[in-house]
Amino acid sequence: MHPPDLANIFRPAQVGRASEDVALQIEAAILGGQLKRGERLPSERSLQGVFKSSRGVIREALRALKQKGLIEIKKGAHGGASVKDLELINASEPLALFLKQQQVPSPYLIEFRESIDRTITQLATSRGSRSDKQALVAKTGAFEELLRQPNPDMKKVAEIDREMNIALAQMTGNPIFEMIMRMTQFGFSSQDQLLYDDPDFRFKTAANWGETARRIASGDILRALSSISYHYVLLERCLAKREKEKTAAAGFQMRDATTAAPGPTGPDWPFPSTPPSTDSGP
Amino acid sequence: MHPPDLANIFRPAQVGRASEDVALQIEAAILGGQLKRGERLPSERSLQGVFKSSRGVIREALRALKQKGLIEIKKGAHGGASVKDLELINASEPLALFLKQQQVPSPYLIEFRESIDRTITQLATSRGSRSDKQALVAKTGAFEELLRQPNPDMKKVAEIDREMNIALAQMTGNPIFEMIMRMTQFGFSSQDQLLYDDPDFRFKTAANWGETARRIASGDILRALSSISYHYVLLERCLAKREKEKTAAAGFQMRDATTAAPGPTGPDWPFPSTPPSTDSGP
DNA sequence: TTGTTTTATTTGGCCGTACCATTAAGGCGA
DNA sequence: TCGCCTTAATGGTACGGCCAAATAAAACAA
Repeated sequence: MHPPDLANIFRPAQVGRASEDVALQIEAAILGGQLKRGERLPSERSLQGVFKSSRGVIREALRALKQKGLIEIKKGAHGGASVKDLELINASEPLALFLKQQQVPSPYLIEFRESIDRTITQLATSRGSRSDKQALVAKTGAFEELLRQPNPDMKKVAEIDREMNIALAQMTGNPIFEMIMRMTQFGFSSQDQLLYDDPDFRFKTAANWGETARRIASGDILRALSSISYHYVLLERCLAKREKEKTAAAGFQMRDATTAAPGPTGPDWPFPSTPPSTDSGP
Repeated sequence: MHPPDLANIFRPAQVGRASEDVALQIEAAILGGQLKRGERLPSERSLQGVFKSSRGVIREALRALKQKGLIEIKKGAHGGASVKDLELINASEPLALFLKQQQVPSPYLIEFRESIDRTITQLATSRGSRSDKQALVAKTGAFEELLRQPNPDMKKVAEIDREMNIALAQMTGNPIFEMIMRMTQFGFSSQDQLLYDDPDFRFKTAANWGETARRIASGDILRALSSISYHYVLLERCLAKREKEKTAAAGFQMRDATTAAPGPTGPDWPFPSTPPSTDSGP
């Protein structure tokens, strides 16, 4: 039999906010499981028939879903929209935007990261497998080796640091911690880079990583936590040093950020004055 | 002089993905501070002149920005798009979507929440002001009172529970914890509701809240942590009881969720077969 | 003068057609 | 069999039009 009358789950879009209506219906179909991962949606031109709406409405709805990360869109024959696996980067980008606009000052981010790191360290120490722990120790060894080079590849340094953090989070066995850790990696600005850029802190940080890994491997939770804390002591010292080198003192506010626009020379209006007279623009 | 040639920050949109280009340019103008909070963008018809693109392109770009929560759009004269304050709900909704699609099982969420709660409790105990602590104690008292009523307003119960959690997070002085707490409130499914729905657990949970608040107020961190843990003991018992009442045993997988579509009767295809022949649809 | 109603205009929302660029599939020839 | 070419499907863009809502301005009544 041909595909049953399951088109009933889609009704013609309401007027008023048709594109939102369409987007919500498709989103519900995806989250409800009617549309599975990788499955392809009909073409825009077909969908106008389904939703009894114009192609512009369909396109706006698909654009919103794409922005949400629910679908991906390919051009050409047999292209079109297909259900995508949500990726963490899509999910956490709005959050990073939020933090940026709210101008959350670094100390708050650092405190949060430290608290998460401590929790992760505890769980990883008690739950991580023996092989995972050994792999982490080996990685810190290679890491220290890399930083001993005369001209370390800073991109690779950052990558390994990131990998170690995520490996640690994975050892907790709880994917949420891995998620949060990944968020902190690309969402929150990673001040850790400063530690590796500065030769005064580079080796200390790498050595601290090794010590932390060994203590985790030996199951010594308390000393592992102590190592983690030392990482953030180093980070604070590094930031303080940088702050001293700059004379710029920027004040931060979380709530009353309305008047905290830093630049005194804000451009008045980035748009030219183009008042069109006719309906369809110039 | 009229607004200087600051229109230069906006260049005509590239072809290929013009709407994305437009969206990125406007987003950059917002994050860069050229467009401040509450400021109004020109009308769609004006913007087509600025970006040298069609109105459809502009509309798709604005739709994406609206989805991101960066702008809000109003109809009518002097309506149009205006720069919005990002709200946490917009920022964390994609994350909640992500968790939903990945089908993260409850135990992971609960473990995460407990770890965050413990951290927050420590910080709130050591940093919260005397008045904040007393207010929290007072609130728990009113909360217990409310639950003693014969027919407690469950909506109000949920609201107060949420308020207490957020108040606790605010007492840390770190807005990130408040953010995470708010995320857990509407992002992760709040299993706490189950505790209040079940009469067996309702009073215990409320009493535990009061005990926790008093211990925080007295500065007894260790006992406060103990109370927090007890909350989650209660939650686990409650969930276990519910599980026993249901015979349905659903297996969970985090990574290999591709074949984990629960329903055996998945609809084949929610769309009707409408292959159009002409260009502009039916 | 003040408050209310009407009118005009702006502006987003929606529709429909047309054309282009890209892409994959199928056919065709070497 | 392999590689090239044609072809059809499909998203991307443009243009023009109409409607409904929402606001500001004007007209009007008290």
